[in-house]
Amino acid sequence: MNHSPSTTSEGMSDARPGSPAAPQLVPLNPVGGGKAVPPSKSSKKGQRMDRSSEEYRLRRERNNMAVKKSRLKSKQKAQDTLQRVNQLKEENERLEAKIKLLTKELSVLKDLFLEHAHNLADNVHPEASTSGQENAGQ
Amino acid sequence: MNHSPSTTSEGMSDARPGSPAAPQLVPLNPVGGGKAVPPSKSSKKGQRMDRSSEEYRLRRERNNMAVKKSRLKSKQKAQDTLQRVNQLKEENERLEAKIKLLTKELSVLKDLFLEHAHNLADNVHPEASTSGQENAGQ
DNA sequence: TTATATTGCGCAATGA
DNA sequence: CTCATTGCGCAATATA
Repeated sequence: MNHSPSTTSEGMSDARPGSPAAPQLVPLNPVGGGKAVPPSKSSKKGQRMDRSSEEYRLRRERNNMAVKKSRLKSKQKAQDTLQRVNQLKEENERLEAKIKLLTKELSVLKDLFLEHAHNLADNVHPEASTSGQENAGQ
Repeated sequence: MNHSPSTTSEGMSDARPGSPAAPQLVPLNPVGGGKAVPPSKSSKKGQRMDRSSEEYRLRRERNNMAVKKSRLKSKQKAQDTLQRVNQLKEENERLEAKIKLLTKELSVLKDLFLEHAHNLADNVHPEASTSGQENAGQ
């Protein structure tokens, strides 16, 4: 997890497709404000290169591509997750329904058992006692 | 599929309320290139306003706030969704387990019934012929 | 070290 | 008009 210092960001503008006016912009090279480079060589590290530099533009373009790709991927993932939620919700309902059914079935069977048990306990022979109340013994 | 029009670069401005020594950058106002404004009023629509304008800076700052807020919200929502997935997955497992249990119980009861039916059909009196099944309550 | 992937941030267009 | 969203580029980091 990273965090970039808030003191080092600068915004950008862009050109919107659909806007008439062409964004004609300036080259603009100095960025940070002319900070000092670390006590090192004057290679090209830590150095604010020209915005016109071929190197720079190339890297920027590549990064922009990468960013786009990354964000697309991110969005896709989010969507997948959302889809997964719906899927799971459906499954959930299905399972709940099944449970309801099974519970009902079980209930019925148990009732039958109980009834039977009562009949036996009451010394009643298996004749016909489906849904009637307890038989009036005596 | 490459994009070539990457000639769209522009300077930026920066104004951190709270950050001392802000890298004051170029104002950059002439964006239209000196072209004429569309045949309309001289309002401020379609017009690139001055980056130094108080109005402008104020609006920018507000928008930046809004953007930050919106993105934060978005991220949170995504996280919530992810959490929801896990929650649903757990629930699903729970339900599946319950179904398994109920199914088993039902199976047992049904077996008992079948056996009993056989006994009756075979003219066997209800005494003791099945296994000593017990059921787990729940 | 270099190249790509992520992430925070500002800008501007657009939606509400 | 104000605020919310969204696409995009930049730069700092994080990974490879």
